[in-house]
Amino acid sequence: MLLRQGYHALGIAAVLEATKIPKGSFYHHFESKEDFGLKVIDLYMEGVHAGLDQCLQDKSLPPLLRVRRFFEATEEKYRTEGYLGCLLGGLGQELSGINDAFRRKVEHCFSEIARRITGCLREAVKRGDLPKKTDPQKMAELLVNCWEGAALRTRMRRDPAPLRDMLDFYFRSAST
Amino acid sequence: MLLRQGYHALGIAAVLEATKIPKGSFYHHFESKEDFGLKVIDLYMEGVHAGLDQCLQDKSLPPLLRVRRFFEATEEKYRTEGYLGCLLGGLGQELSGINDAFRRKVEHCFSEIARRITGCLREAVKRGDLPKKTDPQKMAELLVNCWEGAALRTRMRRDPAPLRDMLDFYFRSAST
DNA sequence: TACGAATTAGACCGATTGGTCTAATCCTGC
DNA sequence: GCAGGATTAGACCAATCGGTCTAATTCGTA
Repeated sequence: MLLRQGYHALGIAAVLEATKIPKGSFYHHFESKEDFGLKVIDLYMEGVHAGLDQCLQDKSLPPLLRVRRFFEATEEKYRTEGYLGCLLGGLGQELSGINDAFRRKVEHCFSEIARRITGCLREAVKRGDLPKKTDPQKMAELLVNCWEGAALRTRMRRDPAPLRDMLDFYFRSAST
Repeated sequence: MLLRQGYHALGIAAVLEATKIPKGSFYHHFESKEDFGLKVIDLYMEGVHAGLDQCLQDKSLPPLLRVRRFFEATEEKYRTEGYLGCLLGGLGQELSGINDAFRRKVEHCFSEIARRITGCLREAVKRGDLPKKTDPQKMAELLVNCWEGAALRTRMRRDPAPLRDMLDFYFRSAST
């Protein structure tokens, strides 16, 4: 609901109605709507890290392909949600101008994802799958950022093409 | 104000206070808050198109460099605003899930920007600055999308580095 | 079984929101 | 200079929001 409607457009009442949870319970477990939103991000990130675990540690694949598989799996997840893009991008854009807790949290999530991808790219450089002069960290940040842009466009168009085109371009370019 | 606070967090009252315009005037000129927001996007796009006019038609520069100059000028504009990213990305993310008028409008703006850049890239292919096999439209869409992602990250970090790294990567990769 | 803590339940609240309304005022063309 | 539409002015409104409160109930443990 937070992904589809965004933070402000999603009322607590709608969450309670959808989950059949009374207001007393909600405010017993969550300090506030902000606390709720931040914890939804935590939950979202559990899924992201599970996906990273699964893909990036698959030693049967070369490291570069592992990274690609992660994003392809993410695209598949987007599909099941109706191509609404990424929750981090959505909440980050909406709230980072008025709420530093969200801004920091989202930035931290991005940098964590990039950090894990950096490791895989470093391995790819070592194997010679990426040019020796490649800066793994910069390339990982770049991938995450461009992915988010493609995800935004996907949200506008309800169409996965921007995600695919972006991955094609990135992996073709990175390895030369 | 829309860029910093987003659509929902920005109240009409705050706009009226900041501009010293009474509510009667506002609702005489705008049908609703939605109408207001859509017209702010129109105004924003006037600036974007002015920038495109200025950069993309500068025949003293090779076409690829003209495109790059446009984005560098855009980065400079972001700087004056405190690195809050792009209004299209902000409103697009926040509203596209609940308001089709905004979703279509923002998507239209993106595709218009990409369309104009496509022309410049086509010229670059013709001159041999880009490989013959390059698909100018795909490359233009890609550039716009990745730019938006970098702009989002810039908003999270209040730092222009993601924009610069993205441009560096794109123009280095595109021309090979 | 009994007792205290955790949780549920939802009526209720003040604040704020986008939007309306009517009267006053301004501006323009005759 | 006057007639009449355009615009200004801001008090006002219903609806909705996040959040509080207290009483009832459930749960875990001794």
